[in-house]
Amino acid sequence: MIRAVRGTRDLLPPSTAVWNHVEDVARRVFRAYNYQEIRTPIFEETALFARGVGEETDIVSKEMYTFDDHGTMLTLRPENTASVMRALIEHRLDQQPGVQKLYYLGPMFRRERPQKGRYRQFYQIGAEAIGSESPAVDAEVIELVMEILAQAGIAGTHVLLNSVGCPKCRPVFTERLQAQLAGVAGDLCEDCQRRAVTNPLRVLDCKVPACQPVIERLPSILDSLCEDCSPHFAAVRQYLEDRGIPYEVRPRLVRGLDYYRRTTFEVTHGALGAQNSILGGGRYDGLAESLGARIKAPGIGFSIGEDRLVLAIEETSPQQHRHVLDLFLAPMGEAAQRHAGVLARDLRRDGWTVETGEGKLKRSLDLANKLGARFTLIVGDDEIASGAYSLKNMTTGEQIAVPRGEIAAHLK
RNA sequence: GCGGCUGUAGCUCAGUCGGUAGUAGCGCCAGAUUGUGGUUCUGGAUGUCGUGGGUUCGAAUCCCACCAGCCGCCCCA
Repeated sequence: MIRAVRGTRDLLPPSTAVWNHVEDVARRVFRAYNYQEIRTPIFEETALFARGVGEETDIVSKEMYTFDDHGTMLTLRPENTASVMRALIEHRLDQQPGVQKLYYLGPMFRRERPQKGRYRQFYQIGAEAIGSESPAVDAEVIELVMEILAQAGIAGTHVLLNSVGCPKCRPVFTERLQAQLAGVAGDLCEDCQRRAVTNPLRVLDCKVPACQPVIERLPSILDSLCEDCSPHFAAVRQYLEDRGIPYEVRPRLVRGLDYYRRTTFEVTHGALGAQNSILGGGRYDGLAESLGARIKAPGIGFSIGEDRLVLAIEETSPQQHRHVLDLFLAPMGEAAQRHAGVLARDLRRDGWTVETGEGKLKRSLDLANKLGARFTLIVGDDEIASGAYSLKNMTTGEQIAVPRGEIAAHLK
């Protein structure tokens, strides 16, 4: 038999109800913050991600689904920020009034080793606010994403905040760090000895216990921020405190994408094991430029790992988002069947979730019970003749005679 | 990409020393009950033992490879 390919999966009910819940909440919150939806293509020219995300990143160097389309290299999107920026530039949305506040949701693709909460086709809910460098926007974006998490019904999340500086101050810091690491290389784990050369910032985030004493003595990037980045970060923190949003400054938080500048953040959740990061985001003031555009388009955004969010919700509040069946119609006989069909249509038009059965009454009630119907309406010769149906409350077992016009009122 | 663990019914799992698949639990279907579900009782269906190869008289069981899932690493949502 053909099975779903590695790292992809079918999302089935009842889990899809949780997915819908999360997406409904997100759309509602986005609307409140004046964000509008953008839909970009699932695949783009490979060059977009190479330039946007960064040639040397893991994503681009080894995790992309790339194919040759009659001479043009195309790639299934591994993330969406580069695409959104491309669209903004292409359609000159920067000329529109105000900050462009765009949200998206949909599948992304990365060819990584699958694990729980990590899939090759995974889903992200994200947003980008483009057109302002103001730290107030950073704070609003973080507030927005926390609002989505809160309304989605997840507790126990943790905001980690950092600033990774800008092209003015980061290289200075990296150099300092690298110099210092060279002196203590012998005390570091094998991975860190490699990172000290290839990705010195990453050493700061190493979890190996033996490295900790060394790491503690390494400089913090926050002490090296320039005269622009430093007050920006201070302002973001101030705004978050004004709003009562708890956060933890993590000078060692490293982001894997090249386009990040200044503010970076991450939200983690305990129930997720090794893949404990539920969303990540940050500012990317130089992205438009690295895509070759001459326009100025400073921005900040985030993306939620929807698979992980759904997983966390399912593990912390199971059974909260079950599908509801309001009414099961149990017709008895041919005439009743026709009668029930029309009745079902009318009730469905009124917004009720209705299912119809057939065959023996016992079978219908049994099925109604298994489907979790709140009520069952028995439609038989007696009922058609008298004009009053037997409405059975499936929880209490109570059964009453109800005329057609009053059925809906009893379902409330 | 690297390391480890696992793979038997729809699901959870048992299967001893290698002897030809389980009165297992849940679920599903039917009957007890021709207009009353849930409880109970009775009966029934469902298997490429992940896939392929090897060893053996004989493999779910031992060996190899592959596939998939999980855990960890790398990295990240």
